[in-house]
Amino acid sequence: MRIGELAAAVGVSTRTVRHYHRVGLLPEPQRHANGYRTYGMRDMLRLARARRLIELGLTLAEAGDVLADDEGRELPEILAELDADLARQEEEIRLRRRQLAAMMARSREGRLGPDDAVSEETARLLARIDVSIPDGPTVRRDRELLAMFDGGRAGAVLAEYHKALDDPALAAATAAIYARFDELVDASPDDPRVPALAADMAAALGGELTAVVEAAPPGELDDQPYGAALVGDFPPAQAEVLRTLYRKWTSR
Amino acid sequence: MRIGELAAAVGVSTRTVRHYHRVGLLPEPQRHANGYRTYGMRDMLRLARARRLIELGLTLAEAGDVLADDEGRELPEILAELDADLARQEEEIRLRRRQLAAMMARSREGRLGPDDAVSEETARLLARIDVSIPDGPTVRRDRELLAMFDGGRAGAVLAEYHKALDDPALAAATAAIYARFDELVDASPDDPRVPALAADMAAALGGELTAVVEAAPPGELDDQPYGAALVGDFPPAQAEVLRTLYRKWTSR
DNA sequence: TAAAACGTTGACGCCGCGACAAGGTCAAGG
DNA sequence: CCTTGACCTTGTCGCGGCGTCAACGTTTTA
Repeated sequence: MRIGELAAAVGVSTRTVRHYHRVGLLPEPQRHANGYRTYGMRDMLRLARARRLIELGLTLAEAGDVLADDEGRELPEILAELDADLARQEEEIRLRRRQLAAMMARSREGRLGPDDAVSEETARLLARIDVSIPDGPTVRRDRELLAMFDGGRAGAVLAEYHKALDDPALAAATAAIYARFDELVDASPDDPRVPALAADMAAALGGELTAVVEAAPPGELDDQPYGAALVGDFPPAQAEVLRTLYRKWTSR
Repeated sequence: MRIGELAAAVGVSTRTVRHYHRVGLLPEPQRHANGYRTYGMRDMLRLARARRLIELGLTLAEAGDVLADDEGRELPEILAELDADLARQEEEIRLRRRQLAAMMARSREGRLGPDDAVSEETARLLARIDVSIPDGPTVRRDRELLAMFDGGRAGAVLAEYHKALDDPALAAATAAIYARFDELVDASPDDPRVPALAADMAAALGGELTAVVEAAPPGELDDQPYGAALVGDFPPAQAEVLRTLYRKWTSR
C-alpha cells in the first residue's frame, strides 16, 4: 500500500498520515526503492485505532500513549478526564446558547445594540431604565456603564437602581436629575446649576453611591484610579458636578 | 488610564489588549509623552463590548465587524450562524459522551483494549464473537479488521456475521474453520490442507464473501488494491488459502 | 511523448493569545 | 544617590492539527 491508498482506506488525508509520522504517532514505514512509503495491514490497523481515539477527542499525544502502552493501561483515566472536560464544554455551550436565544429574541422584537450582549439580569434592568427614564445622552452613558460592568462587578448598583425604579416618586426624581444633568452639556463649570445639582444628586443617589464608592479614599476625583478617565469623558460642567459630588461623598 | 488599569478593569491581560490593537479590533489610543498608551472611558467601553461578544463565541474579526457597523447591522446573522454552530458542537459532544460512557462501562466490567473505541453496533458484534468463537490468532485479527472498518464501510459484513452466529450449527462451523486456519500458521504453502480449507471456506462463508468482494475484478489477489498488503500480513500457507479463495470467488 | 496523477520534503498559515526576551520609565525606600 | 520593584515598550516563538501552497521526482495513462 502506498500512502494515498492507506489514507483513503482509513478516511484521512495523506498530509495527516505524514503529520502523524512527524509527531511520532505512527512509525515511519519501510520505503520502496523509489522512496515511496510502503504500508502493510499493521500500519493500517494502528492508524485506524489512532483515528478512533482522536475522533473521541484525545489529543495526538494521548492517542500515542494509549497505543504505546500495551493494552491501554492509562486509558480509563484519560477517558474520565476527557468526559469531565466534555461535560464542562457542554455546560458552557448551553449557557452561551441561552444567552444567544435571549439576544435573538430581543433582536426579533426590537432593535439590538452592542450592549445587548449582556446577562439576563442586567438586560432586565436596562429594559426597565429604557421605559422609566426618558432618553438622553447621560442615561445612555449610564446604560453603557452598567453593561460594561456586567458580570458581578457591580451587582450592588443593580439592586439600588432597581429600588430607585420600584418607587414611582423615586423614579421621577431620578429622571429629573438625568434631565438636569443633560442640560449642563454646554454649560460653563462655573454655572450656578452645578453645585445645586451636585447637592440634589448626593441626596437622591445615596444608596447607589454607597455601593459604588464604598471605600472611596479622600482627595480629588481626578486623582483616583479611574477618576481622570471618568471625568475626561464629560463636558466641563458635568465633570465639575462629578468632582463636587465626589468631594461631598468623601467628606461625608 | 494606562494599559494595566484598563486590562484589570475589564478583566483581561495587557497582552490581550495589545493583541487587539495589532489585529485592529481596538484602535491604538493616544500615547503619553513617555510612550505609554493612555486610555479613556470610550476605549474601556469598546473593549468591554468586544469582550462580551468574544466570550459569546464570536471571533475577533466578527466582533470587530459588529462593533464597526454602526449599531449591529449584521449581528443577527452572525448570531444565528453562531447558534447553529454551537448546536452542532453540542450534538457532537453528546454523541462522543455516549460513546465514552459505553467505553467506561466496559472498562469497569472487564478489560478495555484499543479496539473498544468502536461504535455500539460493532461492539455488540465483537462481544458476540468473543463468546461464540474460541480465541485464536485469526479470530483476533478478524476482530481487529472489523473494528478497523467500523463506521459504515462494512455494514453488510456485520449483518452476515450476525447471521452466522445466530444459528448454532453455523457458529460451530465458523469456529471450526477458524481453528483449521490457525493450524496452518507454520505450514508450508504446499500443504494439502490448504486447498481443502479454501474449498470449505468458500462454501461456508458465501454470504460474507459476497458482501466483501461484491465487485471483485479478476486476477490474482496480490494484484488487487489492498490484496498484497492483506496477504503480506499472513504466513505462507494462510496466504495461499486466501489466494485460492479469491480465485474461487472471481471464477464463480 | 506528453500529461495526469501519484509520491517526496519543506515552509507558512490559522486562532487567540501565553510566555519569554531585552529593554525603558517611574515612584518609593535605604 | 542608588537600588529595587512594578510598571510600560516592541518583538518573537509556541501551541494543535493539520490545510495549503511550492518545487520537485516517479509512475501510469491517453
